[in-house]
Amino acid sequence: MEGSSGVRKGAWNQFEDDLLKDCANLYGEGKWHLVPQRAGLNRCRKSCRLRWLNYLKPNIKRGDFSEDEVDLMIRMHKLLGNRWSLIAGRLPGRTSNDVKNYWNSYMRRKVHSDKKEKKVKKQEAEANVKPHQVIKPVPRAFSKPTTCLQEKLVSSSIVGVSEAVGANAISSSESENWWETLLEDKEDNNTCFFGGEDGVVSDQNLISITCDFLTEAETWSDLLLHIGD
DNA sequence: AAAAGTTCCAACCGCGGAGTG
DNA sequence: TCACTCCGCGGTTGGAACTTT
Repeated sequence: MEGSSGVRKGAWNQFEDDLLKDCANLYGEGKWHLVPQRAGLNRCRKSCRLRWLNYLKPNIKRGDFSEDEVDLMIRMHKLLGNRWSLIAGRLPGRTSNDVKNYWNSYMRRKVHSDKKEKKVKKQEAEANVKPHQVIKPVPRAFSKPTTCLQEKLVSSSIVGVSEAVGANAISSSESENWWETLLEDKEDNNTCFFGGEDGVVSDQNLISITCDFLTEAETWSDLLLHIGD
């Protein structure tokens, strides 16, 4: 297991690990070009550094990623892209290699499951196709008339018509209006949309809002594009 | 039980940036 | 300014472990 330059390659054994640990304890981290000589290892400096950072370094967390860690990783990846070292920096005990490996297998799983899902949907769609099905356009109607419309409708005989059309439109369960949800948010959180309890937008709120937007945007540049729209 | 396929993870490789003479 | 060295990063690979057929 030796490369053309005479240095050992491949998997590390316990003896090599011990030598590297001793060296790191004695001289500290860094000066990697000196490490093979100091530790008495027949390995290149890069290999030593990698072994230390990804495996031997104290406080390295092993085992599965928690839900919180995965959630944070996804958010950070949306923000930063494949900046594994930066993402790992936000996940205590995790190395960039761990994060990268996890992400790659996570994405592979995701792509795989997406393909499966699409295939199933396609099959379902094909099974549901009926020959010569004619789809007629349906007139759209307000699920709930606006205040000004309501006034007009109440004072005229159009009410009956609107009810008839309404029955053909969105069901009552779907007719929840966005502003109603907005007010519910206010009640639930005891905060005003965009603002704090007093309705004033603090820096803290702004950061929180920005982060929420960024989870929807792919990258910072996407956010800028949205702003520009 | 065994072959084939898949997943996971440690390690390698090449590139670019920072520092230095 | 240029050339060189060192370091750190991200992409890729190899093979062990595990799962499926």
